[in-house]
Amino acid sequence: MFNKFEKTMNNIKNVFSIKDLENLSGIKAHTIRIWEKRYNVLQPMRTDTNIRLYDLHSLQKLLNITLLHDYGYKISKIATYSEEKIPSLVREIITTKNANNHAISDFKMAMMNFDQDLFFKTYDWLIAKKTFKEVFLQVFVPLMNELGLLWQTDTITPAHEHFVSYLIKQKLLINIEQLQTQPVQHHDKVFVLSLPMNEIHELGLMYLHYEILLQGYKTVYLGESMPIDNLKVLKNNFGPIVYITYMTVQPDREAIDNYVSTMESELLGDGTQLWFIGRLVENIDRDKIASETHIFQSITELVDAI
DNA sequence: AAGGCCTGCTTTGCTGACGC
DNA sequence: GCGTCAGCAAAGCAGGCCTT
Repeated sequence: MFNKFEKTMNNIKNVFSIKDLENLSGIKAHTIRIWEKRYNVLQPMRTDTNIRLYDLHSLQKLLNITLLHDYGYKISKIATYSEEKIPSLVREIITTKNANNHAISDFKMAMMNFDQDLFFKTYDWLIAKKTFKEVFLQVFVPLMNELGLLWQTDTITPAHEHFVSYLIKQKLLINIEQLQTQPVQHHDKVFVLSLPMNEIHELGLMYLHYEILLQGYKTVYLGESMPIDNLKVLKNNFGPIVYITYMTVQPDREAIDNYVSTMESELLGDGTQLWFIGRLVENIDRDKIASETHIFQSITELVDAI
């Protein structure tokens, strides 16, 4: 229908295909057509070859309808509501039970429209009723997972993803900075956080930084793409170190065991521990790792181990 | 030729009302 | 309580058109 360039331009101009709406709302394209035919819920524009095109307002309406629909409202009933009734009903309905989903919808809208104000407004609304920890784990993590899928299906561009992840980083940094003004409570170990070479997915690592500071430990945050021999230097400065490495897309599946064993031979000793987390750790051969090496399946699992 | 989207028609699954 | 029935919603299928 569109080539990749046209698709990108369309999504930046906020013109969406029926497939985009399916990906963003979770409602099947087939069902969207049926709803249109039976109840006229959305009135898309058409190309000269009769393909449906939707604007941002249609997307917003569909996301609202999806929330009501999930909540048990029949589509036939929703269709009778006026244009203003739907959003006001959505506002009425949102309780703590589905606040998360509603916030995710709003963050998606903010992203598609590059709307910073909506992002901040939604964040403020969430943070008024939840802790930062809850917001991150219940809203930001699922949101970022969804964005990965939306990127894979060509529904959003890297620009959209970067826009949102930068704003999330900003919120993380504010919270981290607040904690860094507090005195260190525990001195039995120091946490060194970094990403492996060529790895740039930093949000998870930053969140761990926040959690570790929250527990009152000293941290050294090194961030993305850190060579192993650079990590070694830290051993001159600090006592027992826990090196945390977050692996999202690097190192490659074939190289990962080698990477882990190199870290073990370069860094272990003097009470040092190596903690690995991230999507790729499932590829690590657990039979080969040292007793000072620990692998975590989830953020919460690692936080419990601090 | 293949894949995506369009439409119209059919089938399946669910729910709620009714009568017993 | 429970079986039947009607109506609604979603999914499935077929055939055609358009683009790559």
